[in-house]
Amino acid sequence: MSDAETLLADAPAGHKDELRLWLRLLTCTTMIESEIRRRLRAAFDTTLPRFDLLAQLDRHPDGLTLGELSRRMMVSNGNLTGLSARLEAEGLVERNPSPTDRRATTLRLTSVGRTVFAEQSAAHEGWIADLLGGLSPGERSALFRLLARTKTSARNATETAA
Amino acid sequence: MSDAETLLADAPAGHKDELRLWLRLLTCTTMIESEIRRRLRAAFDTTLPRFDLLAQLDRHPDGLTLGELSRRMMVSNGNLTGLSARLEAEGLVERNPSPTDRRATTLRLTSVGRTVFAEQSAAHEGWIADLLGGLSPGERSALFRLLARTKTSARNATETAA
DNA sequence: GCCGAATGCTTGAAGCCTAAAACATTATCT
DNA sequence: AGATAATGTTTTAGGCTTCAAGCATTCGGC
Repeated sequence: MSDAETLLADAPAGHKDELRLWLRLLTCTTMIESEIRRRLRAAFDTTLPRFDLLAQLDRHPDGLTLGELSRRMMVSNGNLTGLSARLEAEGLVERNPSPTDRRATTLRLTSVGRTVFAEQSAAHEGWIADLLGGLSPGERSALFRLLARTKTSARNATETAA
Repeated sequence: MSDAETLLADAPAGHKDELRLWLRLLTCTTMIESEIRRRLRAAFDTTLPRFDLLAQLDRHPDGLTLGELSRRMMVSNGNLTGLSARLEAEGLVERNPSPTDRRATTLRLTSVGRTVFAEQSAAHEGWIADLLGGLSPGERSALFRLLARTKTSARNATETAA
């Protein structure tokens, strides 16, 4: 029996379950994420990637290099070139050559950037509380634990495959 | 007390919890989604939006209009113009004027599209089973239920706000 | 000290995505 | 029937995203 035949024979039985779970997970995240994007645009005329970058820098007052940001934000390197250029043009972020490595550029919040982010961050936290407010504390902690398990499962699967 | 002051006074206490939950949800979904995108590219040289559009059409053999697709896929209308044009150029999809509404265009799979999607779909199902395979059946069904609750919570929050 | 490998970043091409404006057609209300 | 509103699609401008190619610098081994 060929590999393709094996796949087709085995698949219908056990895998629909996981697929439904994945689709639901994706729908949930997409719904919340779209709403957050919409509110960020409406309230602050900004975007989620901009907000995420500011959030990282806010947590690291000494600055981060583009490479460090790229890894933390799980986006490609080239992506950050444009994103940081836009934020610099808006005056929220400043770019300086790394003192220890002449290849690297460090990014940090300007004082304007810090102020702007503080407002956005407070609103964001409220929005999330609003969107997830329909869950009881017990449900939230159960979900939190199950997602930790999910993360582990996914990480193991991607690593053994690679 | 002003609204802003109320927000700031209440926020630090109760909302960190929901924020951590949201970040974990987002991380999980992003990890799995990136891996699926990577595998779709490696195995079939295609993308997730293309795959999603084919999946919708596969479920509706009589075809769907761009507007229906837009709603089901939760993406903007204008987005589908380009996406469907690319899939048509690749010969996977055919566009026909709606017989009942001269404004509308219906999309359906070509026979090539149906064959291509069947392969991709089988592989996709296996990948998801792989990525979520670390969860027990009990964990999966508990997660499934909690995500339903999450979806309801988010939907209520977006509707009452709008 | 020198050379090749690894690392940090930028650029370019292509695709995905949105919001808003424009256009065509259909539905509704008198 | 005629005006108005609603719906279906496309276009436009701008931003986000990736991959791959290229350049600059640093690191490791010799």
